[in-house]
Amino acid sequence: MANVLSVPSSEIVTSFKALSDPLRLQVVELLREQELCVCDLCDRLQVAQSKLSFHLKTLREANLIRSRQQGRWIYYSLNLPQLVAIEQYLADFRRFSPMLPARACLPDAQ
Amino acid sequence: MANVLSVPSSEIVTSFKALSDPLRLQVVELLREQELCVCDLCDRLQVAQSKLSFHLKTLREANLIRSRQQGRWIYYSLNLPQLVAIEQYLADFRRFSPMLPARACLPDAQ
DNA sequence: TTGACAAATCAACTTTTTTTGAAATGATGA
DNA sequence: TCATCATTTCAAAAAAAGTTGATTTGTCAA
Repeated sequence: MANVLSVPSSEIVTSFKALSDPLRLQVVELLREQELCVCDLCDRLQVAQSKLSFHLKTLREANLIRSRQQGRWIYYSLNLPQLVAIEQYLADFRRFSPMLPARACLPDAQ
Repeated sequence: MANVLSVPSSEIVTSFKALSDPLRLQVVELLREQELCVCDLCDRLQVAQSKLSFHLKTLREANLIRSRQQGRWIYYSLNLPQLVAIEQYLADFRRFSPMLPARACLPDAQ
């Protein structure tokens, strides 16, 4: 056997990784309501600013959030298209998974 | 401000974490086609068996795959309902994100 | 200019996750 | 029972991710 595999898109993996932390998921849930600046997020999440900055960077690099500067503040917002992309990735499993009967794994079968 | 937040369900976080590794995502994609035993997965992914075992455990604990024993072999298959659960979690973002105008973050506003 | 403020960056450190090879477990068939 | 095979478990090492407090960058208003 040992046939070549499609390696999953690293963009998908990166997004899953970004979403796999409770604090980052809280950020995403807060941004779902509205665009917020870092000071707001710090305040609501009760977390040190450099720590938040680290996690915001992770989310931004995964393309899940966007930032824009206005004066001294930097506002973050959800990047919905990327969330939709992951949703679609998962939806394809539901839609196109045949669920065949078990593969026979006997030494002589094959 | 600093109001109390809903902490994201740890089941969701655990699932995202389980999906955030390229090898584990490859496993999931292979199982999408059909139930497979560990030796098959080892062969197709060209990966050491104890390493695969570690990742299978991660996926199983996240409830994303299931195992059943048949003779000497252990067959793994997708647990589609959990994938659907994550898909739904993401779908809610698309459906219920109001995308209000920016929060004004001036010292005097509020 | 200067001082104050928002946010990012950095380096040192801690914690968590992953990898590796060896040993243990458990089912099977001789 | 015994040897074999499939798989898991384990402990040690390596790698990656997260935390912390201090420093830097950049904007604004006085």
